[in-house]
Amino acid sequence: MPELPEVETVRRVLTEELVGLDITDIDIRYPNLIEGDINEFKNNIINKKICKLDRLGKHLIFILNDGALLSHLRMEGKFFYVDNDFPINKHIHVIFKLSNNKLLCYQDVRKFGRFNYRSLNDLYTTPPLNEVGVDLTINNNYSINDIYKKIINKKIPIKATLLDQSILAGLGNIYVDEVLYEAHINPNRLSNTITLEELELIINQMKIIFDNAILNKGTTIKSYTSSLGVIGNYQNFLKVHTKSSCPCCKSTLTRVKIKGRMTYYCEKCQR
DNA sequence: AAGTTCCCCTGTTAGC
DNA sequence: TGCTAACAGGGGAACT
Repeated sequence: MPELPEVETVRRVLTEELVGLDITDIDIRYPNLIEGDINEFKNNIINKKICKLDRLGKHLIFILNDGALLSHLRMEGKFFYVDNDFPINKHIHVIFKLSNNKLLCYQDVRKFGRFNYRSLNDLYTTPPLNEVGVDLTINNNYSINDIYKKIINKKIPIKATLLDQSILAGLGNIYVDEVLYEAHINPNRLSNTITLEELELIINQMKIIFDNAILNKGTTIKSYTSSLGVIGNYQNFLKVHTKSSCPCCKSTLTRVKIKGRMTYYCEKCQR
């Protein structure tokens, strides 16, 4: 499931492949992936140039010469940059035709992904991007006190708060377990019991883990064999998620559901 | 108002 | 062996 490091990896690969190309046509085979009116979406995108790829949290942002195409990969969204005779399988739901006669195919087995068009003026002041909290890999000017204010009144587990993208952006179910493990904090701890020092610990670990995961091109679990070649390596560095014993004290890891998500943690090492 | 549950989806796996 | 049911999960809507 793409989290911040995986989306950043995709952004870097697509930057190499797509910048400078025009989108000449779009074939939308599963319209539910498009937010808003399909024809408006097409009209806004077709015949635009891809100038740049940005990212905020898990949102991928195609900056066009006029407007922006937003893509959220959710669980299984993937982009394939391929020749125009590429075999279109049943999981490819959107096909962008490009000015160099190649294709950008969007494949999404579970169809959870979403596309959006925003004008450049509205990009960061309207949904979905205006809802996104601090992205630690982009913004160095955040106020830790402002973040703390958002969590200190919450009576939900700290893991659930960290998955809330409107506070800190980018964590998904894999990396949140890793961050809390490194910070020695039990994921069940209610957010209003977290101290400012512990929040600093969490933020520092988020930065370290995001940076390392991006260096390793993200995590590839569940045999994602993408022909795009974006196969990450960070799964080899995971310490608790999908693991059975604590790498530090060797005791058996606890597995519980928090916010409906499978959670791995060490009762001894995480307090 | 904050917190919880449901729903969208389909490939994989567990269970009978 | 073959079928069905449960499971996985990001995020938003609906509900409590």
